[in-house]
Amino acid sequence: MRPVSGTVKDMTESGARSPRLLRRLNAQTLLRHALTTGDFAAAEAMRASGLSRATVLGVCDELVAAGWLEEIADSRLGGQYQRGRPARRYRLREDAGVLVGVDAGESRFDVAVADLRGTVLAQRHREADPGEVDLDGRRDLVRSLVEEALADPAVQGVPPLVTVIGVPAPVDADGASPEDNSAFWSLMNPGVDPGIPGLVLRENDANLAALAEHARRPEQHVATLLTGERFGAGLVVDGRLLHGRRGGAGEMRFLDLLAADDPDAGPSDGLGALARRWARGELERSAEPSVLRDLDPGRLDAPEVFAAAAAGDALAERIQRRLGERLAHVAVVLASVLDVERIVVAGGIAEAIGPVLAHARTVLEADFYPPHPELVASTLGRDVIVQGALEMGLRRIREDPLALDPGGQSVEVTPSE
Amino acid sequence: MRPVSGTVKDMTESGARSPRLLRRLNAQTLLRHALTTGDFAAAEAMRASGLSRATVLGVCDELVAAGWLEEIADSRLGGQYQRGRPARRYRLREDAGVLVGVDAGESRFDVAVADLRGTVLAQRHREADPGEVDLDGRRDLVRSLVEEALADPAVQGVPPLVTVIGVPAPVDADGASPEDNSAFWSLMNPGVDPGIPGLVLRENDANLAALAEHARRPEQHVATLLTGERFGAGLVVDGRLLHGRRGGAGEMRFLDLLAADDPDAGPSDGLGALARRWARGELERSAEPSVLRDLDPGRLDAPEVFAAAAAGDALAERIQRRLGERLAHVAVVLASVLDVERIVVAGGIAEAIGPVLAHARTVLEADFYPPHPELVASTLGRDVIVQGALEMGLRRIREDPLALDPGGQSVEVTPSE
DNA sequence: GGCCTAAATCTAGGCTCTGAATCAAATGGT
DNA sequence: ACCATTTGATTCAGAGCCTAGATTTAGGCC
Repeated sequence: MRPVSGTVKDMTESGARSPRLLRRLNAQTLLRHALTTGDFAAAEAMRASGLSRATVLGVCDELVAAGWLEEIADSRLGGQYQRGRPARRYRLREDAGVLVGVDAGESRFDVAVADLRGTVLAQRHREADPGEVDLDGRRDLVRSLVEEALADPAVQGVPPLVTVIGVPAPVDADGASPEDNSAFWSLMNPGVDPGIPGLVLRENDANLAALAEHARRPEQHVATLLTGERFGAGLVVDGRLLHGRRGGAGEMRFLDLLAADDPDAGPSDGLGALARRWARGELERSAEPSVLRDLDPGRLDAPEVFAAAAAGDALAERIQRRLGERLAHVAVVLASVLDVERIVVAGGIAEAIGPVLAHARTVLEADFYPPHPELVASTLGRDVIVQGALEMGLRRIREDPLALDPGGQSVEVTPSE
Repeated sequence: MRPVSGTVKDMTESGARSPRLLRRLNAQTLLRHALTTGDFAAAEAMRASGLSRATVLGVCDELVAAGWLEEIADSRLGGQYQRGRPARRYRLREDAGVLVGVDAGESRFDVAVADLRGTVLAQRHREADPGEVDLDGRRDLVRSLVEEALADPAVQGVPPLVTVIGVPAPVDADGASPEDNSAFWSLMNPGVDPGIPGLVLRENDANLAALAEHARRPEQHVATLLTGERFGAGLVVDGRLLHGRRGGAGEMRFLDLLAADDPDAGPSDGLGALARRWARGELERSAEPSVLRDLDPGRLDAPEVFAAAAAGDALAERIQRRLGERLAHVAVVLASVLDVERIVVAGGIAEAIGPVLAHARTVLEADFYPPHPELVASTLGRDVIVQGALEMGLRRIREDPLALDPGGQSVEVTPSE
């Protein structure tokens, strides 16, 4: 099957018609069904699509020829009733393609390869000193890590259809990041294809985290705070990820307003950074006794503060409360501007954030009118960005699968005609 | 033509097929073209749709039979070239239907009737004492005002296809408003069809203002602050109006955070209300001389304050600066959470808001990092909500015109089959 | 009236879908 | 082993819709 150029969406919107428009719509419907369910019999597809048997089988034949589906000989599986002629069953081909999700953090690099259903097949991780790796170095690092993950035996050499790279910088609709003074963003987002085959997309890391959290409760409106050293939010409202003009939706510059009086806190500081800086600041400025004084100040970090607070240390408890207060304020802003019902704290710090969330809830209830957003910690751990990247790849594929060529099956388009 | 139930979108998304799906898609394309251009020749539609002449004419015949289009005898108009057989031209029927936009404010009621191109044909206005009109009273008032406007000779008895009612309350996807303690919202949004024929939709007034402003610069991301006595924002990000869980997106409850220390200001106070309350508060608490003292305190309002400031009154100038500061803070929050590039101040106060905007820009540049959002006053005046309501109606019609029955042509569906 | 041009109309042909009729493959009972 | 039953696949006629090309038509111009 020669791929038809352009997407169905393009065609219906521009109004340009192709003789195969209807066929294409039907193929898309059935392929989406396959992407969701994995395998199916014709009768099931007839019910789901409203098409006649003849049409379903015809379309499936084409999808088989195109490399998307395969017919499974072992029909009548799953212990359904056993009478009558066995149904023909079709299945998404395992070797049609894989998805790659990348978390290209400031110092942590994570890659996961998943099949078209979203099941993770292989993972790779690497750390790099941010000061030592330049723009090309980061690009090479991502490419080599992806290549390694794709070479994993579990991937079986299946080529990637879509690769999504999460970067700690705003990303606009074209995949580019705005200029910033420090050139940090352009360092984080090279903005050029790193030589990975297939479709390569870039997206802000907090946005990917938001997609991962949204996938767990697709009906909810949710803000996902990716925090640790930095603070960024991914916003899913009315079922869509918000980007804004320069991809900067979810930036926390407004924290300037709340933190203007705070010598230790900047607007882009995450809860982890704040815990450390507030603790150091208080220890320096007062002589108040605290178990934190026994620790190496260079290693003083959020987990130590939380542990000390749990042990009853007054100074640490105070810092924990300040963190909760700040989080509550962020929650109020997001909930009132966007009417999100759920706010998820994600990132490395999420595991330990429980007590801070608890205090933030108290602040919400004491100081602000309801309705209050639900404040929860992400359960996806450090994988949240990679998971979100895979989710974005899945969405992209489901949206318009026929725009992509399934693995190895891509046919050269003859220049003539 | 018997109307087909359901929308094309439904069908393509659910996968259910009708034998007329393709025809319907084409009809939709051509009808959208007609809604945008008004009248057109077949050749033009062929270019725009990519369809063959035979198809275009066939579809147009059906649209004529359905009551959407009419063929104009006077073809070859507009002074185009005169050679060859004259083209058949089609035009949107003036009597296919009208749009109704309603601003059902707390005390002001405005109605505009427009044709399908958005040209306003008739308007009506009425004031009502909010304390005297209950829920049924408001509903009746809206209905009678709409009926009056529809009875205007300029409307020529054309029936309304879509009526959009703007209310000062959050409105969720189903047209309902959440419960609130004061029952103010449910008073403002009766939530039941007021007996107006055709499709009746409800939407938050600030959201409608945002649609009106967005229509002027469709490519921009924009927040529209509807202010005066109250403060509400309509947010258009990534080309879409945001609603959130309960339709509460754009609520300004976060102003609690900024105004917590201010005895005179509440979070839902608009710039008009603030100007008055701050002025009264300052006049009471100090003996500072001011021309505002000469005015009747009961009538002291934003325009008087701005006029006094323009005349050099120090107290009034201070209040104007405080207003600008508050506005700047709101702008920072919206710009950083949503990355909107433009913030429009709309509502009755917009005409006089210039000096406040000027100071707000100064504050933005002095206290916050760029990029700064563009701060402008709406030029649509008090009509902004009605305009937005018409815009929403237009969007709805363009989105799926075939879901509506053009004026008077609606055919009863026989119960059989 | 005859010519020119551009559009409408007519005609043939090809896709694609549906639905009915027919065929095929499995099971279970005898 | 054989056959009835059940369920799905296959085939085929028919209809809807689109395109492309040939033909006709409408109006202006000479």
